[in-house]
Amino acid sequence: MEKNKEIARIFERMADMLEFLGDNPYRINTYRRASEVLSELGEDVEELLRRGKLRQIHGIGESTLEKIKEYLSKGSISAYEDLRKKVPEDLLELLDVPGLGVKTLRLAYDRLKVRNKEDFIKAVRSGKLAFLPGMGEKKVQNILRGLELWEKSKERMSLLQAYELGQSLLKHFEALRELYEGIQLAGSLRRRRETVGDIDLLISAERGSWAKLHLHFVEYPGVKEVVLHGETKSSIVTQEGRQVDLRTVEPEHWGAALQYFTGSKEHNVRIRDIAKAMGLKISEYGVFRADTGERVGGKEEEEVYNLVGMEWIPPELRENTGEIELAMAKKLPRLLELKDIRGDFHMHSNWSDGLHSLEEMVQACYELGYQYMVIGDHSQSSRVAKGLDPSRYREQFKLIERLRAYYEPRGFYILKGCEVDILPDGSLDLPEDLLEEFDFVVASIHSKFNQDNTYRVLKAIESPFVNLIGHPTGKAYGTREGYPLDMEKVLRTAKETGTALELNIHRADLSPENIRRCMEAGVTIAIVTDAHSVKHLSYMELGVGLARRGWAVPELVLNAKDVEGVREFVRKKRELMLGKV
DNA sequence: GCCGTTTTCGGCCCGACTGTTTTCAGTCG
Repeated sequence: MEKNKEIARIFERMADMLEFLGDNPYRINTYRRASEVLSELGEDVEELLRRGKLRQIHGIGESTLEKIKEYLSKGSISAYEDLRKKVPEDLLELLDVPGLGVKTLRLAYDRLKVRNKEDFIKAVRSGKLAFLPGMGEKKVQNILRGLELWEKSKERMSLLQAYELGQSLLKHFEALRELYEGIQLAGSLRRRRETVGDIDLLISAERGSWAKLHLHFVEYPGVKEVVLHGETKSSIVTQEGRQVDLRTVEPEHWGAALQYFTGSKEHNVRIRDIAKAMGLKISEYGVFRADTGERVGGKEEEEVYNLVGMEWIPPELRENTGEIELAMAKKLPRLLELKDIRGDFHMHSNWSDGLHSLEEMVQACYELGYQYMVIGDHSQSSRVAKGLDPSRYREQFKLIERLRAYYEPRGFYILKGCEVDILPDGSLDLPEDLLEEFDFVVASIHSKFNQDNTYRVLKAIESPFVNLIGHPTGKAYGTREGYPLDMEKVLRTAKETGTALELNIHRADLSPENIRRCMEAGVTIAIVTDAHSVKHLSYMELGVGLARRGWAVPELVLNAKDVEGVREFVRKKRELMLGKV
């Protein structure tokens, strides 16, 4: 799949270059679309070419096909190499700067003889740019600010950070509750992307209230800078350098606006395309008849989809990766929902590295309305995490027994568990006789992250007592890419042995792509908060979102089973691996 | 450059805000 990415990158660059040269915008758009198609393909481009399927993909025509062939046989594309001779590539990297586009770069190139990034930045700082036609002091200030933001925002926020910021904004607007009808976080946050660029906040209200709402927005306590302040749209940048956009819409336009601002762009372009073919036109204001301009709907999001012949599509699926076809056939799967979740399988107390006591964690889970929980403190070799040795676990068992006496009559079950280390040789950090006493065992790798760890994961899966592999790929948001892992083998062995793979919300490991592979392979996953405090337990909602992005269905999610189902899952594996119990 | 429930030619999603303009261009999502 590396080739897909390489070619996609080249087409993206070619689009930028053609734009700089002032080529036909639609031709440029074609390169952009080809780039998107390739990076979302999900199948090896070389393989598709061999089977003669490549040309059939929407957006790949004769000329694009030739370029792909050329790259696959020669390792380069002559049209691309030609463009590189005509265009200052280095300068075009600045297209990522917010507020700076190709026209401004071209202007500086022509009039100031700017040839690279440094030249351009100097020209802005020195004020030379301000004297060019169409430019002015304010525009220059805007670009300077954009440059600053660009330096900092090369990384996006994690979904977790975006979620927290989003919740804080919603809270900010509670003060004006009587002024609006609906409020919703849209964009990639609503789609539960693993990383979020900026936050889109949407409010439906009568026009008369808009000014007040926008004023309240720019007065958000965390605001560092107001980028835009209008009656329909405003943008702020927070102290942390995160951008938030507010759009106000009339209640009548709510559904169409929500659909539009949720994206993804690829999804929406496709939806509009289909609408057009049906003689309709979709904008953020509604669905219209193309001929008469008559508005036929758009108050509710569901209506928008129904009018173009589809069932409503869950936001997490809106990436144009097959969801549209299924929605047209009314065959979308029934995805996992938060209300399906009966328990949490992986959390820590202050017995190891958690913040809160076991009693507090138990009470918090009970209050969440769960039927069960698994406490899973670290094992002995995790020294920094104050890992427990066998005698400490047995001590903890006694406390759990006492707590059970109170909670079980109330229909809440505390399962004895642990997060046992998978040691470098693949063996487990606790003796088998102890492992057997747990109700549920999570096994995770916490060392040697930069080697292929397939053999360790496989060996752990083959233990009769391991029920869940914690953060299987070793990925951690922002800090680690994850170790090489033969996912095919892991999936097969997990399936054969009846072992679940973990979706760890903090690390976003498994990724949605891997979740989807689990679903296709029939491998059960378990969504865990890996909570180290009471607060973290509430992130389950995000985990459900990440799972839905991976098309997770309740049948293959362990949390959707009741406590008896979980016990059965554990029992079955022991029976299978040990012959009988 | 791509594509066809409007077409093999002629269109390609659409609207908001800002700044520099006096009717619009550039950028963004």
